[in-house]
Amino acid sequence: MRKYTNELKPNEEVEVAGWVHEKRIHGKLIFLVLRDREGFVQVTLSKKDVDEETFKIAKKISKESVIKVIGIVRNEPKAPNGIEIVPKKIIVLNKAQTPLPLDPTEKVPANLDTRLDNRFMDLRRPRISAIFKIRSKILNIVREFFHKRGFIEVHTPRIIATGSEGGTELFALDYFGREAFLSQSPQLYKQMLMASGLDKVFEIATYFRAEEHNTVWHLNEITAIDCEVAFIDSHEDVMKILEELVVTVINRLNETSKKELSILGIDEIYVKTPFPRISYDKALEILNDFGIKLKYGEDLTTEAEKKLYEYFKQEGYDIYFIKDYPYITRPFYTYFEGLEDKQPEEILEMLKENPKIKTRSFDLDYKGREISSGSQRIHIYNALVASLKFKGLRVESFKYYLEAFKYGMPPHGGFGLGIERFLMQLLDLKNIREAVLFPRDRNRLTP
RNA sequence: GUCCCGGUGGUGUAGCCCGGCCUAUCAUGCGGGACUGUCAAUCCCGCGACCCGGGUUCAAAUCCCGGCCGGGACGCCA
Repeated sequence: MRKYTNELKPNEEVEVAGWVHEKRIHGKLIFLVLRDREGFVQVTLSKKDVDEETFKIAKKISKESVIKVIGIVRNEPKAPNGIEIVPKKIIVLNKAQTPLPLDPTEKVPANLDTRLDNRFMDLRRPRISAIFKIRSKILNIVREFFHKRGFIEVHTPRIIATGSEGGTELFALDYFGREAFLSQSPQLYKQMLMASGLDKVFEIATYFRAEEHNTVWHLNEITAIDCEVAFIDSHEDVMKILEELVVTVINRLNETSKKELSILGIDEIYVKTPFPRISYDKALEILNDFGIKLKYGEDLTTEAEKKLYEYFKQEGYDIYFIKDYPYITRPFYTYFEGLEDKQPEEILEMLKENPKIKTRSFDLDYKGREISSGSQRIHIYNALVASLKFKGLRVESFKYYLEAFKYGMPPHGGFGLGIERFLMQLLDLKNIREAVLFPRDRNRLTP
């Protein structure tokens, strides 16, 4: 049976397989460093204790070729991990061409673009694969978290007829002669499920955004963790779940991903709880003290978000909530105060009079960048219709969605958390593309 | 989408401002050779590059224009 390099014990005969990471030839002595998913092991060939054929294979083999080694593990203080393999047989499973498109040993750095063009090889670097091992672990922790709390995992459609918030940022496609779009959020569907009695749902899925942004912080294909809960009292209930989720992920990573974190130079991910919660109004005050003047009703700028992080950092916080945003900065489905028991015209009138009315909404910022946003949603049909109208959206396009609000929709709310953004802030990655195996951005469609 | 910066061997770079001595630097890599304890092995020999198109000039890697591609900032968002 094949073993990984971290499972080897002295004095046993083993079979290991992997890539030739390094080759050092000293005349009658050759060292091969074999790399597999879990680490490295040195294969030592002394001309006097291996047969000529094996020695010749080792001497000829090109770097990054795939080999299988059968041999005896022995203790050797002079070997990198204190052990080495003396091979009985080396089988070349597939040899690698030369030269290599980049250097997996990281002696010579490579630009991100070169790395992404040759992502399969970039991922051979332990530092890079560690990111994706952590990503996988996060998804596992998240699923466990939600299941433990009675959430049901769902999948909503990727192909949709209308956008959830407008039309501009959608990728259009041809659906048997009809226009359709790729989903940019599960928003409308997860809300409809609140009328289904499933009660608490979550979804981990990929979404598509056709924005032509070009930053280290945006992708055109993203993966998000979404949740929606019925029978909440306010957005505070949702914030509580989100906070618990984030804290659970961080704590469990610290426990279970020590090896990967240390490869990335992280001793322990730090999180101070409880997460502070400040209102939009309070954020504006703080920013004013920092000399950043924002108009009431304006969303926080990048500069403002950075300053706010400086403020919280002084208090020792990396993660914090900003809540109760004014209505005009938020999507149409966001709950605002005073919307109950009114006719659509009355509500529309109310919004027109005060478009900066407080909503039950929040963003979660991590090290100065937004990783999640959520809210209590409007569950009252009349208010939803008024809100759509106020935002200039066509009520008919939302017919199928609005139906769900007519026959018993409980109060509800939820959030969306961007996995790539979370991972990026968690691991201090400089570019969000580092957090995706094969990123899709404005110019990149391959590999 | 707007603005700023960039594109040199397989990879990462020096040279560009101030055009000529660039037959282009250094490292790594690759090919060959020497070497029995390396761990970025060492030593010797060799290989390999100026993004594309146009212009200026006696002369362009170097200056100008356009394109494509890349890096970053902003807007917007997860």
